[in-house]
Order: sequence, then C-alpha cells, then structure tokens
Amino acid sequence: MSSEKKKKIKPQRPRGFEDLSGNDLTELNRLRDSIQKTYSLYGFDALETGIIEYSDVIGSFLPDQDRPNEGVFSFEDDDNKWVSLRYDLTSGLARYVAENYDSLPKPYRRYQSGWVFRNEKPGPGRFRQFFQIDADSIGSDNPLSDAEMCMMFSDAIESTGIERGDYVIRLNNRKILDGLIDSLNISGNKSGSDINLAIMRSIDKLDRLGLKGVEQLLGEGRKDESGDYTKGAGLENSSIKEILLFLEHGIDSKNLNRKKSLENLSKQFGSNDIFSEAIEELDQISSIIDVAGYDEKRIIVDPSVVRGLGYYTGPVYEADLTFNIETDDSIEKFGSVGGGGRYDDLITRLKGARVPSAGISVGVSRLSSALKYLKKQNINKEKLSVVVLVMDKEKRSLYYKIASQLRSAGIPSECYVGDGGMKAQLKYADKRQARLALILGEDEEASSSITIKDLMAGKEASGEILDNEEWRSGKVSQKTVSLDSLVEEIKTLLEL
RNA sequence: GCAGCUAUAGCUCAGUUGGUUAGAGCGCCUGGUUGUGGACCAGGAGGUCCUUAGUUCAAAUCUAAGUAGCUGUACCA
Repeated sequence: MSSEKKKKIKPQRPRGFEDLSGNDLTELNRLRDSIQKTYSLYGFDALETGIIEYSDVIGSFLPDQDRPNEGVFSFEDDDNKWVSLRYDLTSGLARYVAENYDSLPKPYRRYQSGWVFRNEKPGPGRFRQFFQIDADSIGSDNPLSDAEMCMMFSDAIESTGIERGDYVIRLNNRKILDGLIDSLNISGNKSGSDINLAIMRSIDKLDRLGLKGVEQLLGEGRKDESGDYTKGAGLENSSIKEILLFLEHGIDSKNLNRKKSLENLSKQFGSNDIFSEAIEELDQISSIIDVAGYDEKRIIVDPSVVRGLGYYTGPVYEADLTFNIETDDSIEKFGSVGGGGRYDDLITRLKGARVPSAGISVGVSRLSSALKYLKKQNINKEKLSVVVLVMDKEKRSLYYKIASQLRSAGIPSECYVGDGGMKAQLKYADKRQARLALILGEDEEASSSITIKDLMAGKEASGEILDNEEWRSGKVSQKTVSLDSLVEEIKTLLEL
C-alpha cells in the first residue's frame, strides 16, 4: 500500500507556467482582440508562424556542449537538428521575411500574437511562458514608420481601456546614449563593446534602483538587500557625473514638450556627431506625430529609455504605466507594459542585405494585471447559464429538448450529464456558478409545468434564514411556470 | 549564477526549554433532508512533520549535507 502511494506523482505545474481559466482567459482574449484590431486598422497584416524554429535560425548557435543556448527551451528532433521554442515573435518573422522576401510587399507590415517561452528564472510578474502581441514594419528606413509605431502603440493601449494619462509612450534614440558615452572618451569604448554595454545596462536600471543605484553601478558596484554584491562599470568620477547629469535632465524633460526637450538636449551635447544624428531623427519623428495630433499626454521624449541592449540600432520606444500601485508595504510604479524600436541589422543575418525594420511588442500579463488593478476588467461578469436537472433518467431526451430550446433562444444551457441525484446536481450547478436550475419532476409533469430555481437569489437569501424548517422547504427562490412559457419567463427573470 | 529566507493535512498556518497518540481554521466527504445547492447541527476521511545522515534515552523541534520553493540581485540574443 505504502509503496503504491509513493509512486503517486505530485500534481505540480512547472514554475513560471500558468493555468488560465475563467475571467483571466476571457480578459486575455479581449486584450488580444482589441490590440490586434488597432494594428489591423493601421493596415498591418495578420501572420502566424510556428512556435518552434530551428535553433540556428532563432539566432543561437550550437556550441560544443549538449545545449544550444541558455534561456531557450531546445531539443533535438528526429533528424538530429536542434530546434527551439520561440523566445519572441521577431525570430519567426525574420525567418518568414527572409524566406519569402521577393513575394512580400515592401515595406512589409504585419502583426502577430502568441505564446513565447523563456527558460529563465521566473519572478513576480515574470513567466517562462507569456503572451506577446507584436507589430513590425520591415524594410523602411523612413522616420514615418517609427512615428507610426509610436502612434499605433498609443492607440493600442487606449483600446484596452487604459485611459490617457495613465500611460505614456517614452521615446528615445539609442544613438543619444551612444553619443553621450562616445563624448566621455572612455578607453576601449565603442558601440557594442563590454564597457559600452555595462554602462547601458546600468542606465537601464534607473527606474528600479534610482539615481543612487545607477551611480553605484557606474562606479565601484552595488550591494543589494540580501547582501549580494554587483560589480560596477568602474568609471571615473567625472564620467559618472556627466551621465548622472544627463539622466537628471532626462527626468526633468519628461515634463517638457518634445520640441523643448530636444532643444535642451542638443544644447547640452550638441557637439557630438552621433548625438546630433540622434536628435535629428527624433525631431523628424516628433514633427510627424505633432501634426497627427499626438501630444505629450501620449508620447514624450525621455532620454533615459534604454531598451533591449542587443539589437536596437536607432529610435526606441517604451510604454509605461504612470500610476502607482499600492501594495501592503510599499508604493511602486507599475512600469513598462511593452516596448520596441528600430532594428536595422536583425534580418541581415538571415538575408545578407540590410533590411531596416521597426517593431513593438506588448506583454499581455502585465497589461492584464494593470487593468485588474484599475478595475477595468469585467470581474465576475454575471454569467448567464442554465442547468437542466435530470430528475428521471428515463426522460433524458425531454431534458435535452428543453436545453436545446433555450439555446435556440440564445440562453446558454446544459443538461446535467453525471450520475448524481438531485442534491449532487444542485451542488454541481452551484459550483458551475450557474444562474438558474430547472426542475422538471413528477409534480411538474402532472401539470405540464417546470420549476425555475434562481440560484443567485437563493444564495443571497440563505444568509437570512435561521429557521431550519424554512430552510428545508428550499422554495424561497423558486417559481413554477407553464412549460410553454419557459423561455419567456426566463427572459423576464433575467431582464433580457 | 550569486545572496538571504523558508519547507508540518488539499489550502493557510500553530506546535512551548527536545518529551509520550502532531493540532486549528478553511476546504472535502457522509448524515440530519430517499425532490433541493448556498445557512445551521452532528460525524468522518485526510500526515514520509521535504530527503538523507548525525547528536540524544528521546527529534516536527538541535547539527550537517542535499532537494524544492519564495525574495532580492545578475543575465535575458
């Protein structure tokens, strides 16, 4: 006996994976639909690609070890080829574009949503499987496509029910930071170098760690709450000062209009070539969205945005929720719900030729919990459903006929399909959160009527019942009606 | 990866300086009520006290290692 028990496998879902049901699932679908509808309004095409790609295509390479790359779920297929679960939707897009390059319209603009997988340590609000909704524009160098991304981003977020003022699109350019770091004359620095990336990473943590944390990371290093130590970039004090000054300006400029903000920036570091180029690009984007009527309530210039260290090459955008979230012991910023930017070199790897591109990606779980917090989600939206009880198993066909009639009238209805008695069936209906139970037994049959039991009303009444006799009767919230008028009665009852 | 914390019933947790049969609330099941879910009453099932080794007359309790989880941090093409 005990050995048998030992064999019983503990039902446990892998960490970082979620089961979705009920309201959460409905909400996911709703968000996906409204965002995709926005993308579609802009003229983007829908695309689906598989969730598995060849590992080398996905951008990883086979090292000498057994596993291709950290962070990616990978395995060998029958042909001894390494395949991987997609870690984002861009990799599939890149492959698709390179494969069908000649037949696609250029620029090619498409949207896609789906689950992506990362084999990483999950944390609060971070999963190993999560849902992304992307839109990308392939094959355009034009600032118009960046501007379009920002505007569409803003529209998409508003379409989910988040109101203007509760979010903002922060626009920046990677070249601004490149220019800044370039002007510091740090030895060994160039775009993509270790020291360059270390600085970028430190700046990226401004939101979470604040100016002080960034200062520590740029210098010697930083100790976290648990006592663990992170080694810093080791810059000289003068350089750190410059960067911090710049970041402070970034914080200030959030409150300025875009034009003013860009003017200030160019005054501050105008002499650097890379920097000037960045300002010029941002200026063009800003003019386009100005004319289109997207003001600073929706899109701001914020020089502290870093985004995806790897493949972004120009303008970057991030959607931030601006309200605070109050937890038990602290008040935190809700933070980013998605982002994107220009990546001019990504498809080059698969295609050879340079393919300038820009894209955005929205993470749905964050957005969903934000909406839940704002109470915009339709929580416990009253479900309209009816369970027809099986009182006499011989007469099942009759019950099915009733359920079928109700369905024709647009009322979701089901017949109990289990083996339990009446008590068990009502328990079932209760757990299903059905609104009504229909009872047609001997009593009702004799008068060709049917009893409608309002489960919600009964539940409410139950708190007031103290007398056991009254309880026993169980008839507080019931109504017996003629079988012919059933549909009408239900419609009046539910105010349809 | 690094660091800190934690591990007792399905869930949330209590368990005294190491002491005899390990508890509570919720949930679940049964009955009160063979035609009534949800209130109420009565009863019941459910435990490798994470694993292994050690200390001890005696370990859920102390020690060590391992494992898993949580939190922070790092990484995240």
